[in-house]
Amino acid sequence: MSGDDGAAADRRRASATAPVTLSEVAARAGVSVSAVSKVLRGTATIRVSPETRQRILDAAEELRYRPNFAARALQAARTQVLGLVVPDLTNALFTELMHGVEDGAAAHGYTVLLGRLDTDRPQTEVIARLLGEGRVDGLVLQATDGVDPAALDQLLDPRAAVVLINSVARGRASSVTIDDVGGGRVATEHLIGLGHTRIALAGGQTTSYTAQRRRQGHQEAMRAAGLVPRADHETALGYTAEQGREALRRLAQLDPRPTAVVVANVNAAVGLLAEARALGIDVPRELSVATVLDSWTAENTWPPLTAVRMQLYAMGETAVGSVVRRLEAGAMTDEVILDPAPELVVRESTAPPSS
Amino acid sequence: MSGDDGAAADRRRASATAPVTLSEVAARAGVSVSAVSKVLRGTATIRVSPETRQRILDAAEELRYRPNFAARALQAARTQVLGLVVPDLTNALFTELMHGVEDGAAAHGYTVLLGRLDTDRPQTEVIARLLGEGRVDGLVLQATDGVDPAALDQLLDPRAAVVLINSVARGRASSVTIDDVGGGRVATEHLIGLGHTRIALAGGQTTSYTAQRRRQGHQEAMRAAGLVPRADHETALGYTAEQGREALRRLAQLDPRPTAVVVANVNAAVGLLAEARALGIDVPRELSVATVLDSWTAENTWPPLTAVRMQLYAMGETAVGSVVRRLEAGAMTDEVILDPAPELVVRESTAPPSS
DNA sequence: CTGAAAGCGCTAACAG
DNA sequence: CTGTTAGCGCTTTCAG
Repeated sequence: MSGDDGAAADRRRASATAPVTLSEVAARAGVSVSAVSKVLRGTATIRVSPETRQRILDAAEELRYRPNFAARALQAARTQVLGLVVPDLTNALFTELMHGVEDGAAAHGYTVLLGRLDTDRPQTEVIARLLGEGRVDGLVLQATDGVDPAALDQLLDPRAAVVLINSVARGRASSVTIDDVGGGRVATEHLIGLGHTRIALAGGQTTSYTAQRRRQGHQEAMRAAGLVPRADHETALGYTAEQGREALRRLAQLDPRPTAVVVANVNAAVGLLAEARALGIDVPRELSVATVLDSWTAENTWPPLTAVRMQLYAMGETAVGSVVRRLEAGAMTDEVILDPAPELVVRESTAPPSS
Repeated sequence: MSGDDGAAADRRRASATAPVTLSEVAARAGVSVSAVSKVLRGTATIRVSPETRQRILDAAEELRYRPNFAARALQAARTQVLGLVVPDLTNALFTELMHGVEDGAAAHGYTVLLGRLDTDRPQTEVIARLLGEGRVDGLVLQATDGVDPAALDQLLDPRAAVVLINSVARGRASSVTIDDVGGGRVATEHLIGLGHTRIALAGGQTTSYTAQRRRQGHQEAMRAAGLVPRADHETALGYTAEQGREALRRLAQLDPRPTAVVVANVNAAVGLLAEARALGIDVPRELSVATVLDSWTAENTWPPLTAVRMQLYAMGETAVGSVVRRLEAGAMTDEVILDPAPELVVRESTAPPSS
């Protein structure tokens, strides 16, 4: 089958790792490079005899041929790589999104490059680099809360395949968002259903699109029940545990105190709950706590947190689908993930008001 | 300065986004491509007159030239990309490591590609692809707990720039580990110092290298204090919250019960604490809990968890340094991050035994 | 001081 | 059915 030459080459290969090229495979199979290229990537017009075909396949196999990424990318002007750019890599919630992006990308034949978002350098730089240098074909981008929308607009080349997560820029980029309004509504309705009327909101910063929409959902639910959202029942401190603690400290000073609170983020809710403990406020007897977003941490607080499960994973997956569609069909879309809907997970941090 | 031609081209550019190439810049500056290439990348031998130099710089600037990634990679046989391959993207602790890797990579002029670790496909496949296709120059790899070391050995081409996180393969790849032994020791010593003698260990799975070493540290501390580690005081269930809960359920059946427990992972500790609550075990009065690894969640449990802060971020950063050194100097090393040392953070989940 | 030309590994016409 | 050829955009000798 194979002469001494081939066997010798094999032995050499085994110890060294010089990359095997197409032409080496061609030489071994005794055909031209183009023949190998065609066979190996299964070009539509497979006009090759079964024998040569097999010879090529064998040669590639024996040589452990791997197509060179850079060469392909250069020729195709495509890398099959998607960039994922987010402001905070360390957020546990982000990992769920990232997971969705990862899976989605893999399903579409892409890999994911992490985009670093320097706090000092403008976001625009990252995008321009990644896309401009052709390192990635498209981008899944979570714009920083409070980024200047005009600046974003400017930089978003409408021809680039960019999908925004948790924000929209109609006509400039695609977007995918989860049902934040629904999330805020569901949490609030649960509390209303329990009989609460003095329901506070520990919200995110006002510049955050998700915070705005969760607040909107909260207020809609209140009004629908004939309740009036009161400004002094609302904080807009942010999504971290410490900010959740601070929110409770403020809310606790009210008189009369709210009997329930909707927290716009589970991390903040975990902090708020810990602070309740520290302040000697009994949850849920004196205060019911419901949070938007779920996570394993919510199951392991005391009491376990009633939470609204949001589709972060799906958002990541959908976002990838969106970029890919953009890449392949040029379509620019704004999607909201409504199905599956935000799902209430009742645990033990909520109960009817005691008074 | 520039004729109509240039201005017209500019306008065209502004609306379209056809990638600008070196030769376009050359044309605009009225020089050759090689001249542009040299000037733009600051080749050592800058033999170019100041005027042409400036002309080139201006042209590149005006055209918003960006070097094409694929072309460079092909030519240099280098991508300036590092792969990060871990078993579980969704683990909050992993994000700290990832952050370190990200920062380290950026500092060395690399970007990070996320490696997907299919549960079904062998780890070897990922590595072979990433490295074999030249998608990345090197790899930071956290081998799955319980991966067959022999298999790993086999696949790790000693010429490849791979650094192992949390495991070692002497002579086959570089490695970086944190001081797990120290972590287990510090947590245990704290408990001993408080006066405990019946100290249990809620450990990780025995196949896990980190679990083995944290256990080792625990036992060393016990013996050093004249205490005998008892097999029935040890569980080896794993690092998740649920596994932590299960560990406590088992430990709680002992008679006499341990008065303290070292948990090998903070996620498990959070679960264990929640379970203590559920079982009506008072922490720290009836049971002191100290955990290896710290995280924001540990501050927000009730009571807040005494924890040993480990250098995950540093491990990520160091790992990148290690690959880069491998790439540039061929050095293969095994490093243990001992400085800064594991640091005990005393909170409220530990106290002297009450009896 | 500057330019022409070869080639990195691959794909896609276009000939034979 | 198969081989030859011309680039993709960049870097790098090597001549001028």
